[in-house]
Amino acid sequence: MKTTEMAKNIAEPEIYRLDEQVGFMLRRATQRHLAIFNNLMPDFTPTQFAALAKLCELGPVSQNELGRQTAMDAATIKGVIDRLRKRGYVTTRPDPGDQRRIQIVPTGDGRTAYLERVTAAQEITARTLEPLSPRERGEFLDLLGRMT
Amino acid sequence: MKTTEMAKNIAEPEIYRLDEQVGFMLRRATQRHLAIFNNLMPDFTPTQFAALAKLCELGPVSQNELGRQTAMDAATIKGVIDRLRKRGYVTTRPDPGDQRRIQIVPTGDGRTAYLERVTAAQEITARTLEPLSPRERGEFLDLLGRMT
DNA sequence: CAAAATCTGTTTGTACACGAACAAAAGGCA
DNA sequence: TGCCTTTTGTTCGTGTACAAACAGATTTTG
Repeated sequence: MKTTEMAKNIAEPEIYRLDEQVGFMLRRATQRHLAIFNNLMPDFTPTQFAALAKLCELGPVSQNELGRQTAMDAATIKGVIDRLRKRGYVTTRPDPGDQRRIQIVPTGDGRTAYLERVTAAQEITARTLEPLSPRERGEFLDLLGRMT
Repeated sequence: MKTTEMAKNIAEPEIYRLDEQVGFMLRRATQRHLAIFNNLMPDFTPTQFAALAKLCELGPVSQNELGRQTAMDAATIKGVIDRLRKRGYVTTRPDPGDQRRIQIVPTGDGRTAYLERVTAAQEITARTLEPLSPRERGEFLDLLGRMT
């Protein structure tokens, strides 16, 4: 930061430093998080767990609605649900009131798997935020939440 | 936040809220960033531009080394380089001193394309950080940088 | 020097992620 | 009521991401 300021004073020609761009830093932070996630919950991907968690929270929903709630587009949520269904964590059934819709329902296995992993999920968040002090964690989450 | 505190006072059973987990928030922030990137630089993906930028910064490097510098593993950087080469932005040649290595070299087109897009790249960073005040931007980048 | 360990680039397989195009169903409106 | 628009789920194509396994080259070490 000091060197940057000094450089600006002598009219440096605005060098582009990849390592200082938000996008790159977001990607790196995400990579680290994914590694932590994969260690602590090897049998689920973050998206799969997100979908299962939201589903257990909301109860039966349509596929696209679940996608919206978990920030996945229609094509993505389809694949995620397909894999969760193949593994027996969710079932699908036609919506009685709307023939376009498919209701997604968590199975008993699905609910159990979710509940068994809530602690691990919280630990994942904790470890990801570990490099920051408790005060900074709140700040970071606040700022990050406003970047949406 | 107030309701959370109140809930904790009556010993609420530690509900898991997807929307408050770092991983989910990182994903959402990244999604927004990617949308901005795609608007302002439609002809490059973030990874492709990152590789080209680092390459122009470093000069000729081996493929794996470029991957390391841009936080991509060997399999990923290979695909990125393949696509950049197919589009004529980089060339490859054998490393004279090490027969395992491939040197990646930016072409004239590659350097030009990079230089023409630096401004857009900076604008992408600016727009991504737009929701935050100038003070907060520095704070956020600092905290984000420490999450690696 | 020779065997062991490491590094380089490649391939395969799985899993997001999203744009685009599509058909069937539902909803709005004239 | 009938047309028009929107919504829902699906499929296709492209592009990350990363683990795992591999062959060939290089380096380390005994």
